[in-house]
Amino acid sequence: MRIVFMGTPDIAAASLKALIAAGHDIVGVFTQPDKPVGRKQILTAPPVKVCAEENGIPVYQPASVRSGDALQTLKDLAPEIIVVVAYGKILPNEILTLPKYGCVNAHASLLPKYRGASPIQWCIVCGEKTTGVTTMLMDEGMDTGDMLETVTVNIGDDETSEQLFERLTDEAAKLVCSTVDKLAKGEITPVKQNEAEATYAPIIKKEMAQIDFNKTASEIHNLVRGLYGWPTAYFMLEGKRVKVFKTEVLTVTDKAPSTVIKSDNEFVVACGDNTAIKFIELQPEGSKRMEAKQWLLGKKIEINSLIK
RNA sequence: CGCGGGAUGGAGCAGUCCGGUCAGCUCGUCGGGCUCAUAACCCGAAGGUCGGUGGUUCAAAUCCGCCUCCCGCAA
Repeated sequence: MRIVFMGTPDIAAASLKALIAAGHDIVGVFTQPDKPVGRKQILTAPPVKVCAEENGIPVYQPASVRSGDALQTLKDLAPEIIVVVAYGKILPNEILTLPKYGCVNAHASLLPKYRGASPIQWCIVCGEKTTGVTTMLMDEGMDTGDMLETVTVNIGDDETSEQLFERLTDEAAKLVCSTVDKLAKGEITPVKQNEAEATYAPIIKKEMAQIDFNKTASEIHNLVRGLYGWPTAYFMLEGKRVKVFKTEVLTVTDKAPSTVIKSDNEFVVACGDNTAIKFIELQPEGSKRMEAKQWLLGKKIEINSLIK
């Protein structure tokens, strides 16, 4: 199959690799422009670009796909199908209708739930037990196209978004290949999404990362897991940010939310609804990531003091 | 030159502003004791040229210069 691939992060690169391995003719790759990354602000190529270059595939990084240049480039490439995975841009109708088989998109959720930019993180933040990957025939809406294939995966109680990302990355790669093959053979009947069941997973903002101890321990646990990697949940102590990597939900307490219940060899804080949370792995600002137990050896915190 | 924190026995920290028993704390490790037993408790021990390198000084973890590495913010 003559394919144009559009995508940007790791999850997309894996699908691109899978398509290449499956023997498809990837005639061009569209990805976001290089961006400055890290403390040194080094201009870095997105994973999809790296993968494409390694395989000698032409890479296009237009600031906008709505420009005449981008559209003309696409026409010249004459793809039979365009595969889109986490590209980060909305495609206009002229592009959607260009390929014979249309534009296929893989989305990391069980549509119509969690449409939008950050489905993986939101699934965990919301405490979902299952999620998955859905392929669809794109239309002009945000993840509103008719569904093609779905794969479901269970979410572990302590699974982090980073771990789930890895698993869904693999699932997406497999599903994309499957969908492309079946589509070519005419073996799939697109199914409309049930609009009444649609929910949205807006882009993650770092403002959400501060822990609110009025929430229940489970909600905080989910926030920690869901924002693992970036932006990472945190609380403030003495004006310093303390990132949280691992927590455990404990049984009830009668202390008011934010109250430090234990701070000797374990760090436990009361949460909303009479629950409590144990912090297991932390990273104080300016320091390395460590076990809460280690942190407490050098950091004395008063029992019954309040955490902001 | 974006802003900022840090480098002290195996771990996490204090001490650095106001140079001179300051090499300390909480753990860990090893030996011994207590105990039915223990990750609990008691006694004892080993282990650090205080990131590196020049300099100031009678004397520097502590003051000054340069270097290396780690991290938070920002993007």
